This record gives sequence, structure tokens and C-alpha cells, in this order.
Amino acid sequence: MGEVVFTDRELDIMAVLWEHGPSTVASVRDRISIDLAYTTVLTILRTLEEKGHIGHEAEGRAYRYHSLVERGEARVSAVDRITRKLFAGSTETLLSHLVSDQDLSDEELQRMRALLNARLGDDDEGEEGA
Amino acid sequence: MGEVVFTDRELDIMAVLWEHGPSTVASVRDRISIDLAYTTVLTILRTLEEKGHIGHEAEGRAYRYHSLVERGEARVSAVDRITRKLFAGSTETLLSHLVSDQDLSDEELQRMRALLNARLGDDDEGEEGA
DNA sequence: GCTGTAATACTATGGTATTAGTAGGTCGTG
DNA sequence: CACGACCTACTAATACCATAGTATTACAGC
Repeated sequence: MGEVVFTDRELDIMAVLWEHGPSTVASVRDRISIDLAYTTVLTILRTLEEKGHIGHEAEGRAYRYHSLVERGEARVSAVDRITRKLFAGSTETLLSHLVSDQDLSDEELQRMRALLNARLGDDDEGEEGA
Repeated sequence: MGEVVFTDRELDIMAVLWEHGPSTVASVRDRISIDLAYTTVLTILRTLEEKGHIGHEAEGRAYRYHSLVERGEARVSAVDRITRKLFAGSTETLLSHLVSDQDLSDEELQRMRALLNARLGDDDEGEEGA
């Protein structure tokens, strides 16, 4: 269970692969927000591949890169990390921060509550006694 | 609004300063989880000071370092960042992840709901119609 | 006043991140 | 076949991170 950690730039690129699926260098480059040289994108992709986070297959003369890491895994790692380091290990404190300091609209907050209600209601209707 | 970003090790040390208040090198060193040489801790503190994130004042022959950055600021930065990069910019998706994938107990979930209820109840009692 | 201890200041080293240039291959088209 | 467009491979430079050793200073106690 090796903590999946990405650098800033790596994360930019992983985000593209997760969002748009397997992509060539050129299409990754087109889709990231910041402007990088073609070779720079390629280098980061090669680094990611070296680390085992992504793979590729030939497509014509180009490569198409695909993620080997579930986005969910990266999410758990990242959330764990900031929970530990910034919220003293408390997910509740994190949520409290989300609802009070993160500048959300009432509608968003209501949808969040709906999510929680659904989760608590659906999952285990009877055993909320403990 | 300059994104407050810390490296891993810096964050370890900031966590101590936030948690325990102004601290000397020795007390920081005692409180961080990982084992680092005294001089290593000092070096990181000096780096943090150079970057303007902390300050110090003399206390006897030692220095007592204190944070100049609100933990809340760092929290916002960190949460923004992972929301953007890992949750496609959606705080709701982040919450959804928290409640479904982050392995929380029912009690925690219930306390979270209570938080949301309090927030929504307090803030705007009437408009929960939507 | 000397010596030990604890603190900071300075210096160093190996590693990773970030960015990108250049060289060389391949394929389509005139 | 030669040329250009596009692609990957190799190489590189700069900055920053992580860790810590050595030098030096300053006070406390004998």
C-alpha cells in the first residue's frame, strides 16, 4: 500500500489522464492549463512511467499513455495526508473547515447534507444506535 | 493572495508550531514524529524563516520560533489544490469522497451531519426548500 | 578564567523537480 | 527520393528538497 504521491506537475498531467482517458503527448499538452514545451510534457510522462504510475502503447508513430493508478487511490492518499498534517488527523475538522471556511453556497451545503443523509439512511438503516 | 505552499518536511514542522505554539528547535525536534538531527530541524526552520513563513525571537541562548502563517490559510490552500487537481474542482465530489471512500464510522458521519445541520440551521433558517 | 555543553551559523552532498534543447527516426507527399 | 512535420530518445541545466556535519559562540559551573 505505497502512498501514491505526485509532484505538482505530475498531478497536472495525471488529472488529464483521469479526466480524458488515455492520451497522446500532444493531447495532454493541449489540455493542461499551463503552457509547456512538448518535450517537457513528454519528460514528465516518461518520469511517471518510470515510477510505474502510467503505461503506454504505440499508436501509429505516437504513444498513447494511460494511468495505472486509480484516481480514488490518489484521492485517499492526498486527503489522508492533509488530514494528518493540517487537520490534526481529524476528518471532522476537515469537514468543519469545508462547511465554514471554504466559501460554499447554501445550495452546495444542502446538497452535501443530502449526500450524508443518503449515506446514513441507505447504508444501515437500523444500526445507528451505538 | 500568494498560495501558501509547504514542502513535506516544512509541513511537519509547521504542524508542530500550529499545534503547540512558539517553540524552540529542541522542542520542535522532540515533537515531530520522524527522527531528525538537531541541525536538520534548525535548517528547515531557517528555510521557513527565509521564506517568511515563520519568525523567531531570542530566549536565553536559544531561539523560539513562531508561525507567521495562519493554519487556516494553509488549509484553504491545500484544500483548494486537491479540489482542483483531484476532484475536478468540485467540493461536493470531495465531500462525497469523504463520506463514501474515506472509511469513516457512522458516528463520525452523524457528527458531520450535525455540523452541517448546525451550519444550515443557524445561518438561514427558512430557505431549505430547494 | 577554563572547560563543557548547548545553541546557532555556515557549509556540503545527494537527490528530485521542472523545464527544455538537440538528435534522430518515420511517414506522407511532391 | 528528398523534405517537412511529427514523434521519441537522450542530455542538460537550474533550482529546490532533505539531511546533516563542522565550526563557532555563549553561558554555567567549578
